[in-house]
Amino acid sequence: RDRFAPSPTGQLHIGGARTALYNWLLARKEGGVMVLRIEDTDRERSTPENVEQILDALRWLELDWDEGPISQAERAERHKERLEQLLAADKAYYSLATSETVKAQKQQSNLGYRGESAPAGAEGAAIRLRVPDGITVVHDEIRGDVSFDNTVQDDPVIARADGSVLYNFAVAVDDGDMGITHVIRGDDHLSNTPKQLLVMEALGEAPPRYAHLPLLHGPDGKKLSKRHGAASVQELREAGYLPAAVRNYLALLGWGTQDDTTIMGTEELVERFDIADVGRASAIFDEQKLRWLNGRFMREMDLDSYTEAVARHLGREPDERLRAACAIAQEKAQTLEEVWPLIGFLFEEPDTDERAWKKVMKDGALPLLSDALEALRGAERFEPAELESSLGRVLAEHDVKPGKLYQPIRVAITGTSVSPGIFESLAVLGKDRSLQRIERALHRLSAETGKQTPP
RNA sequence: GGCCCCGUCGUCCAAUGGCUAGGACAUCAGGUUUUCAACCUGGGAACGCGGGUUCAAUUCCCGCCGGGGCUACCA
Repeated sequence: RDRFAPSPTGQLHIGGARTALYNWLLARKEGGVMVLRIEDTDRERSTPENVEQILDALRWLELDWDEGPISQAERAERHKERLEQLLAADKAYYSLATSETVKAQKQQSNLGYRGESAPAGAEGAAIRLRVPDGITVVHDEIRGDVSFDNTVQDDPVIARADGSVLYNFAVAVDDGDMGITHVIRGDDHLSNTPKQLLVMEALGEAPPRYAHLPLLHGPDGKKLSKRHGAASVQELREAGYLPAAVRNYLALLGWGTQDDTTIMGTEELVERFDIADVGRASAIFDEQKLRWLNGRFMREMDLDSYTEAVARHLGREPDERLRAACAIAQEKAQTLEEVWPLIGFLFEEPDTDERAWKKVMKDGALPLLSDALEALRGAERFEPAELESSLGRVLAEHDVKPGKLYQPIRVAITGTSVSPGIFESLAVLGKDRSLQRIERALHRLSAETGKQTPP
């Protein structure tokens, strides 16, 4: 039902994703279906692989569209037909003018180029549309009416000398034939719109409704690109963001509710979104806010979905062990990418972060750790509550702050000073492996402090 | 150069012809805490500039400045 044209680079630009989302939300709201137009399909930068990548990114975002790609070749007959129609009605003409001629003429008058008609089929003749005098008004759902003076508009080339048609002609014909009702796209197409409108007018076709979205910029105010960090949906996926969070964030980038609601599920977005409420100013993509939003979505997931999402991101099986690990890490991570550093120690022997070791394993750590080992050895049930009371007693005996005891244990079993809760970590790691790692740390510690190896 | 679009805290989004311009992210201070997060409390922070209309303008009009887009026999 709607239509958008992503840049065919293989990566789905975040701006393109937002355009797609707005199209999709509108289609969902009005019971229609989104139609994607991916231009330039038979050129180098838009190989079948690149197109597939874009579709894949859209699938990840959980947006759906009307199936069935139609190639330019399949449309060629129809385009030719419409071209003939315009030629016959003298609304278009063969033109020998080159871009130099056009430029030269414009230098003098500053008005739109109007060419001379060449004989049909003349060598090297392109086809131009005759632009009538008057004003072409784009009724934009977001910007209101935007007027363009036809007299400064060149007669646009609508077909090359070899007979192939140009974008502004092709979309006008296709939109009409496909019954496209809404065209939602980037601002950069606003000045193309009068050309398309002129073609439709000449064809006697009723125009769709238009909405032009402001462009997205990077933190420096320049057009969003790779050097600003993540600039594509694929990069967002790799960085461990959730589709629902990305949808929520993207929806808010250019649009907001009157009551300042920030967190919204997809159904709520569909219900509340209105294309007419979209802002007119360009927005800057801010990954920090996305991170925050993503964290909120991560924490609100139920454990099964969470485990599944983590498993998919890690390429592991969502087994019991991973589930247990997720249970203790869910509160901590903002993105899926951050989960593994928190739970990796449960699956493999951790490398010791030397800075953390140095910071934590200093004077006094040895006797504490050694007593902790004994306490843990004596623990009947290796569960958080019991571990807390056993270690609590060690704490009381030594009369030190909790951190003095827990940080060395943490470094001993996880290799780092940042981890899920210490009791939960010990419990999930299990008694054998916990004791083993603490023993190993004690050996190293005593060797370093030059004291005796504890029993 | 020509045509077009845009201009509210650092960022995103609201509101309003008139009381202290609101929320979120970020930031700062404090609290909580076994680390890191999370969480709680509080603070600072914006209507680009100049005219005009009006009793009153951030809001309406004009100019300027600033940012962006288009200006192909590309899409």
